Amino acid sequence: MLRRFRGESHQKVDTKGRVSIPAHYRRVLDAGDPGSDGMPEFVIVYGDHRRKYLECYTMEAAAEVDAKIADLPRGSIERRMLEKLFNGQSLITTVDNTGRIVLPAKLREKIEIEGEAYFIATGDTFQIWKPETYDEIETAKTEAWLDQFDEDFDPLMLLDRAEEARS
Amino acid sequence: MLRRFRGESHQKVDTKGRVSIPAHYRRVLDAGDPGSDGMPEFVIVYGDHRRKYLECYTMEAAAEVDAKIADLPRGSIERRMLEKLFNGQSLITTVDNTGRIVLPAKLREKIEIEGEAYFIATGDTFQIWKPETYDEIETAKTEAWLDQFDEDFDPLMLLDRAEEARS
DNA sequence: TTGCGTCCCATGATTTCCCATGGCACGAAT
DNA sequence: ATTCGTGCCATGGGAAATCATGGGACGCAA
Repeated sequence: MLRRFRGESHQKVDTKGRVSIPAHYRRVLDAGDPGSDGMPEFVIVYGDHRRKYLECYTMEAAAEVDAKIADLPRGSIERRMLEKLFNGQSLITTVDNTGRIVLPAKLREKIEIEGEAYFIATGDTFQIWKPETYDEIETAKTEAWLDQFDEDFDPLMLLDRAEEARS
Repeated sequence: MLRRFRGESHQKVDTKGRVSIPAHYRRVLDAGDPGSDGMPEFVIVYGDHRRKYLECYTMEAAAEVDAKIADLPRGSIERRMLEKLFNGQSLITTVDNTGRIVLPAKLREKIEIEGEAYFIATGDTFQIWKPETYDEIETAKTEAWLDQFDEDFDPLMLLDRAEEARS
């Protein structure tokens, strides 16, 4: 059974770009890169210039996406675009034995991080944001979305609704 | 499981045509040419006159393509064309012990490179472009493609969509 | 000779690795 | 409950290794 990322947290980013990966995520990364013996690798997708956060995949999750991309017709626009995005605009990194990774300067600039990073789990991936950006963009978006429902609406209701539609 | 190229980068091309292969790609090239002891060979396909970039294959990946070509009926037009393109319009090169290759003058002229080269991974191969060409051709294409979607559309969404359609 | 290609060496800038510290949590002992 | 130990965790600093890149010497070919 697949382990999932959970929780959110703030971590310091030092002048070398080093960031501690929340211990809890590390277990999931470990499980998603068998045989890495405590220093798992994982994939960071940073995407095009519009994307203001980093999306992190376990090796397993990345391989799964790669396989799906490889299923698309060779030469199709979709495949080319996805390869560019997922293979080109991404990088592989390793969690060192103190539990940290290095965010290259290029990535820090891209998402405008300095000093602190915000981690949030999103199921089988997790994201890294500049704390301020997350507050401005994502929180607003979530609230706007929730506002379309009743005061006491429970989003989990959507689960059953989607299930019904499928059957 | 096959290691895949990831990431993009800009490298200097000196007057002799020497270019550093990004360190990370070198590891994949190494893995794709067992027993080369740190100076792996790989295949550069430059293709016909219209192609404005170089496509690079590990020895393994090239062998795989060769095998597929060899499966085509001998003498068929498809096979002849593919042989010409993939075997003829390509060359083999070696990464030297400082991590560089030499792009022959002919290739530099073909893709109009001078001074700087842009490398981008595309899964089991990587490409070399003149930076300006890449910006003009590929970036424009990407933006046009992305524009058909919502502001916050995630292209990876297409993967699941394609999968559903298939089943 | 005038290039172009190959090999060897040099160097500054990153990037990685190794070791050290202080904090917080939890359980055991007082 | 208060104190003390043990262990993981987040974070810092400096040493060491790797990387990208430049220059010179030598040989071959037109």
